[in-house]
Amino acid sequence: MAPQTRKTSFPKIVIERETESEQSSSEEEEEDEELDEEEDDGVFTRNATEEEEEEEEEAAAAKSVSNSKKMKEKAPITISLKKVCKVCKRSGHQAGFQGATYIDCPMKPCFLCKMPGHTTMNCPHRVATEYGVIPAPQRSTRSSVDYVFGRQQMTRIPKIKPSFVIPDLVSCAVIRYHSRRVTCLEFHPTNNNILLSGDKKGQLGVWDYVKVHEKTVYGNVHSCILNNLRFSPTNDGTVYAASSDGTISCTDLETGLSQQLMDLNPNGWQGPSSWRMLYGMDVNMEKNLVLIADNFGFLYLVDIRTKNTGEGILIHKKGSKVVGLHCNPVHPELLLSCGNDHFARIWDIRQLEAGSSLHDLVHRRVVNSAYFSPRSGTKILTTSQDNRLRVWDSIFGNLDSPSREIVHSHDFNRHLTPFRAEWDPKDPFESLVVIGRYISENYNGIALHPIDFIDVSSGQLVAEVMDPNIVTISPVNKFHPRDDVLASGSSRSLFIWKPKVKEHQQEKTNFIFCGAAGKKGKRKSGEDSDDDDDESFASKGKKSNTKKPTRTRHYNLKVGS
DNA sequence: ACCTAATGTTGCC
DNA sequence: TGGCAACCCTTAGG
Repeated sequence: MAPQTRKTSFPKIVIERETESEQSSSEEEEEDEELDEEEDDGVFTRNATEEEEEEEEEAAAAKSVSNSKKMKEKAPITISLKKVCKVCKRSGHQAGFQGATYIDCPMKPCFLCKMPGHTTMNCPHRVATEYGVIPAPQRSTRSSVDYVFGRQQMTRIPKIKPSFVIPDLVSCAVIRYHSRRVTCLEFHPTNNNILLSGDKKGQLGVWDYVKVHEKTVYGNVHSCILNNLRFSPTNDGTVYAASSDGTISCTDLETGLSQQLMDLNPNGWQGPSSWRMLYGMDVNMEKNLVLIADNFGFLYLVDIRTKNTGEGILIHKKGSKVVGLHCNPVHPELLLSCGNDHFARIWDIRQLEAGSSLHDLVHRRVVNSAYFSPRSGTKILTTSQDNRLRVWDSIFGNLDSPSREIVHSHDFNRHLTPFRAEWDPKDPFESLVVIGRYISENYNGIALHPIDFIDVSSGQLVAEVMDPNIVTISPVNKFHPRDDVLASGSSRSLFIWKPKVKEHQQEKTNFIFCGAAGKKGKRKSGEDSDDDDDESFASKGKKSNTKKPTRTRHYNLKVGS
């Protein structure tokens, strides 16, 4: 497949000048600059040093100011855009896609590991996610039961790979009923085929992904972004949702009837400095509490039965957003919080007050999520905007520094829901984690953003899931609590990935994926034309059967190659 | 195939 | 603390 450049030509542009306008927009200024440069375009063949180029640009910019005054009355003009790197705005190189391969700007630090001196193209962390990671010692913090279980498994399988982690075939169901990007996902605690989803608009989706067309969207629960979903520990027919509208809702999944458990903005909009938004949320079954945190650094404990809300407790930097809360699954008194003050913190909820955290886990950037491990509750996994996953192997051990840091591409982007690495609750070793990948990979000529399965005890990329039809980034992912199923939220769509029944044994080094999950065809513009947007499991996908033969692609695992 | 709107948050000064 | 610029791999729709 011949590589193609996205921009094949740099067009001549005609600018109609506003004769009266005093102000010059930034675009115009840039164009002025380009205009000046055009003059020496023909002789711009020497190898200018960096500084020379900078001087030249400054001079051009200075000239452009006077020119824009002089030429205010002139109209229209024709200019040509010279090839300039869109990242650093310098000439001589270009960043961007060439075909399905993204070329980094060489003037910037590596987009993956953030270190200077190389680009993602030759970043060692891109070659192998385990680069620089010292694997956990085998003794680790496993209980004796897990150890025995592990030994049994070890005789058969050399590595920690639950059966579906490297599926021979994966089928996918896709649905799109959200009108804005998906922000959170939650599997039903008892009903195996129900997936809940929240979106940026505040809508709550309920989807039975086996009966693909059974779906409901509750649009009147919240008025803006739904940040977290959690089932009631006592009634699995009701779900709590935390929203940036400042309320916690308690919704009956059957009826869609919703009650308010809390409202932090009872007096309505009084300006942005007082409007409170709710982010991190978790439920503590033992104490019958909903724990909720806001965008000013405060935590609230809400009694589920009495709806009694205590005083807010400052648990993160004043005025900072607390994006994640997690109650320890084994030790009910332990709470983990994280926020955009670059900290994750461990608390004892019996003695909560500002500054009384048991431990502060420092990060270099915002912490998108922090979770205790799902079975033993002794490990901690965090996702930080510095493109690193961090693992602490034991909350009872030394917490001064993480046990491992795994470089992984999950940058912040204003258009994307922040990435959160999620544990596999079924993994007895508590080492399998799923997280979507930001940077793309060229898969047979298509730029795709896979969903990564990472063994956090070694840092190894165990598997990557992608579909040639799904070209969007999948920042939201959740393992099913019991089944070999993964749910993903990608833009406004939801995906269910599950292994197909094996027809024949495949080679272990190949990850084979059966595509045809998404639709590439044109969609109707109406966002609510729902049934048309559904697609059943790939094996039933009509599109792929009628128009083209079912696409089956073989992808080599990108591990250690 | 190209263009553009929608969209906030982070980090730095 | 407030203000402000930057933000590189977005996505959908026209």
